[in-house]
Amino acid sequence: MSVSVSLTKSPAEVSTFATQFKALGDPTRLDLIMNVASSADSEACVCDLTPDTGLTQGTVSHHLRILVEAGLLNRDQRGKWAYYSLTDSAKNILASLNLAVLPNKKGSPGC
Amino acid sequence: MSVSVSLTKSPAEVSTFATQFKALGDPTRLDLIMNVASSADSEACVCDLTPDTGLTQGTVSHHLRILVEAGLLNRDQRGKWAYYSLTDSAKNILASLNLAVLPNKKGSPGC
DNA sequence: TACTCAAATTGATACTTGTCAATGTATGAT
DNA sequence: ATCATACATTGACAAGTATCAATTTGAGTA
Repeated sequence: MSVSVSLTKSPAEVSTFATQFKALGDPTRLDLIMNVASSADSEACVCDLTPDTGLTQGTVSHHLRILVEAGLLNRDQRGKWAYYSLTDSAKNILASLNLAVLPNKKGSPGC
Repeated sequence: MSVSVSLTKSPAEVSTFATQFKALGDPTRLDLIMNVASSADSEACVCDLTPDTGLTQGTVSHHLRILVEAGLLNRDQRGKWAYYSLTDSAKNILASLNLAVLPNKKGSPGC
């Protein structure tokens, strides 16, 4: 008897993953995500993120937009600054693949 | 006090993930991976995979090479056929993100 | 040996993408 | 109102990529 493997996502969900993988597939963008994840309160503005990349502000802004459009970052404008933070989707990916250990939610019952 | 988030991978490991994300970011390649995962015994040859894609054999071969180079597929030549199967790395990603439910190993103690 | 089949490779082409420099757009301060 | 700051957008260009048609390689077969 052959080993059974079941796929658990709809084509639409798989397509969403493809978009998110693509967004994370660029080293600069994965770096940006990791930087956001490791920032205090898990949020950062463009001016914080730009210097580390060695790229121009416009280019960083461009990458952040792609991450937002992929559903990996939230954008929150407060005054002159735009603060970027991880979406639940991004947290799920980072935590599942053990790329980052995120703070516990609520009771976090474990198992 | 600010929330603590620790990154758990070395730069080299993060770079490997970027490569794998990039490979999985192409819809055709994610489709190929899913097809391999859902094949009997989790392996498939080019001739099995090609028809579903609507692409030419050469193009499918090209995508499979990228997946192999990213460490997501194993290639096993047996006679005239080349059989592709998921690497542990690919299994880890698919299982962690719940894209596929893979067969239990050994005892699989659970928790 | 000659032939067939599966897969890989090559060369060409259209398309996509990462990047920068320059400009535009809000927001807050003077 | 004017100005400075933070960020977004635009246009241009080089580099990368997905694809196909055609060819080559390699393994089994007659």
